[in-house]
Amino acid sequence: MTVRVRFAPSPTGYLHVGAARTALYNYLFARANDGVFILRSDDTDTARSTEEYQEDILEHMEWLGLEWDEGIVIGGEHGSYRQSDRYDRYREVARDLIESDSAYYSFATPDQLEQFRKDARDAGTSPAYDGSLEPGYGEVAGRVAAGESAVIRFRVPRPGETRFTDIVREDMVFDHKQVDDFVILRSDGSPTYHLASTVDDVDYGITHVIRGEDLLSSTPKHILLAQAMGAEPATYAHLSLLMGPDGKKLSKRHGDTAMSAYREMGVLPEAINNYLALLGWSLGDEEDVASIDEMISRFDLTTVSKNPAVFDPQKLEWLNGVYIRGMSDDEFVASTLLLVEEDLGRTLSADEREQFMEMVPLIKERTKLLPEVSDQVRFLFTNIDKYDEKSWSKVMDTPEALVALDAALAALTPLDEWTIESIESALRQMLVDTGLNARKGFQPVRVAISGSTVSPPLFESLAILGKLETLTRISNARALL
RNA sequence: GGCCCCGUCGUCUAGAGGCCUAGGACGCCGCCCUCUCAAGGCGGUAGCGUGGGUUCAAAUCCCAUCGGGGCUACCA
Repeated sequence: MTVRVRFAPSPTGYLHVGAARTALYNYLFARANDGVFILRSDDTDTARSTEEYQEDILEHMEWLGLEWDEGIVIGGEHGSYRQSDRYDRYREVARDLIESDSAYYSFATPDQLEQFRKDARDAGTSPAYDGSLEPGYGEVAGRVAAGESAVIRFRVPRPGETRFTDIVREDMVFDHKQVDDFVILRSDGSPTYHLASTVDDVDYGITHVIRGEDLLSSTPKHILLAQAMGAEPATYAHLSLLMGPDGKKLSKRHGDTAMSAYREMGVLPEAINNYLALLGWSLGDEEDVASIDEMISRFDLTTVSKNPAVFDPQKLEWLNGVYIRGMSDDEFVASTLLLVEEDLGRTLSADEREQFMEMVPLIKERTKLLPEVSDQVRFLFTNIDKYDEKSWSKVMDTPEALVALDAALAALTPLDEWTIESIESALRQMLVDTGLNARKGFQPVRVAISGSTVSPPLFESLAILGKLETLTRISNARALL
């Protein structure tokens, strides 16, 4: 049987990193098993769902490269894959369930329900509603016909229990005392998540449901529902939740949870995929870096960790650096040129672009987040109108600075050939002549041309900057001493 | 409160009775390299929540306990 899995976010928020991890695991599982990966929109919460969130989810799924084989946008044999288009189907199932007595009209009011739960809590028993507040069979038809507001609830068999084997949690048992007669159709005729999601899983032939652990306790409902529909329930796999540094479910108060935020801060999709995969799963050997293809070839749901995982932005950044260093120069330029231009507020001329390309090998290995590139190359394309204060006071307010700048000027001015080699030998000779060590001799030059004590390698920077500009900047700084 | 899940370095994890004086990765610290910052190399720091068992032997099995988390809606 072909493996069919789905990622079914509800568009009530942007794509969350935790959801992205769930999507990734579904994707890896599908690809590892030559299965089908489906993207569905569980948008039964009409009050909170928006098209904007839907777009955000789609955009970032594409950005991550998590291509789906069937689903929203691209379609498939099951229609639009949006639950909001399938209300008729859900109502039909609800009717069938009433017909087969697996569900019933419920007239219990919110107040009654609340009292029921409060009593149960006080008594120390299960607060799951068991249908005990409902009228006898005889009354129901009349009250429904009279137009009385009612929801449709699933009739959970009592006594009873539901057992299933979760791929990551293994054997699970839930006593039906703990499972309430849950609402499947609201009084306004709309389906709840439990109904819509399960009907879709059944109709779409989903074989494995891989989702967050927050749905673990709801699983008996979904299994019972599927069985009542006469279907074979899917196999379930519940992934642990992503936590913030405080050990609580990852949320906005821990910082960025939107995928878009990571994209904007310059994280590569390869890096976040790799990182997210590591959160709950390990490659098995002593390596943490793996391409999506390597992950696919090694992915095994049964080895996924049960433990909740704390999201660690530092490790993500490290991984991002690894991937950035692994880019070709062309790829690097392609993904950073725009950022540099945005930072400058103008486009680069052909010559400047040439300078940028020369600088690429030097800055690539110093970059963890894409936008940092702007900081590293800005000095090439703008005049130094202000020097970094700390840098200035640290190296320029010293007696050696004057000596160094004068000597550098004298050493560089006569150079006919302006290459990395000629610059280096001239400056090294300058060190010998002045008796300054490399640090004392070079740092003032660095600050003079870049404005900071931190810059790409000096000789290369001077070479790329050009002779005229270099001499001008050194003179300018010299004048300020 | 009820039910469920989880518990190895700060963090992510390897570990499925002897291979563990617990391995790797990130972080952190130090050293090396070195024109700064990175990168890289080398080394170091730090952990089996606790208490009982079972066993010749337990991080691995059992019980208890403690701790953390999730669910408990006409949200998903």
